[in-house]
Amino acid sequence: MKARILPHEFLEQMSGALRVLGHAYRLRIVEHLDLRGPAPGHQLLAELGGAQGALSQHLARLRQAGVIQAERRGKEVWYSLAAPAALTILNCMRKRQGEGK
Amino acid sequence: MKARILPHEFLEQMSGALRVLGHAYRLRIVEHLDLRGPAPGHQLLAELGGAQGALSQHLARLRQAGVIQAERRGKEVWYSLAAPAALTILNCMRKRQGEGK
DNA sequence: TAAATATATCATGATTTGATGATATGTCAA
DNA sequence: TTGACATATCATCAAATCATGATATATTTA
Repeated sequence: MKARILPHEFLEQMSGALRVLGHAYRLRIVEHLDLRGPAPGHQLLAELGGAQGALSQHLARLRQAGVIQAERRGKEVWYSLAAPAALTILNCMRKRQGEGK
Repeated sequence: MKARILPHEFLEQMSGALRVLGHAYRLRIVEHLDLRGPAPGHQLLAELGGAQGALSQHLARLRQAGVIQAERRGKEVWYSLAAPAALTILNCMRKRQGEGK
């Protein structure tokens, strides 16, 4: 595959997505959804800790960036991964971590 | 490969690196160094445009994050990619772009 | 040494981000 | 309808980021 220069608009989108992932707590959310599958907000809160309002805002940013999906079920809202690209990045990190880099 | 929960300190490092890549101009720098190989600052400036001071500061951030290397040769400073992880992310984006996602 | 080129740094202000605590909204069950 | 639970939003403030223009440093050449 020959790499061509990425279009400006696309680069803007992607840099936005990377910036959203550039936060330890949000990365932790993505990791959790990947390892344990979809989960409601209160479960994420119980496992990851922190303030409820903060979690909600982080989830909102991930949703706006298209990294996760949200679906209300009764009084819960279930979150799940929506962007394969985010997973690719996460797995890239896992590999580096495994190599001790 | 079984994915284990990433250590906190590592997650902090990685989120920092992602945040550094989360800027269109800096992504453009990384892309340029990948496509055309190492280059001195003034060449990057000529091709990418913008203010010289801004370029210098973006290069500094990329260097601090370990994404690029710098080496002085005479009055020039040559920059080159230093982080395979950054390339993996870039290639991941190229693939998505190619798929029109 | 002086000028020219290449790069780095600094000061400033505007904008964004992040954390916190409080409050509002939505949903279900008693 | 009231209360409990789950989630979202708001207000505020501190800190980080970003763009800009000016200035400083380093290196080579005249």
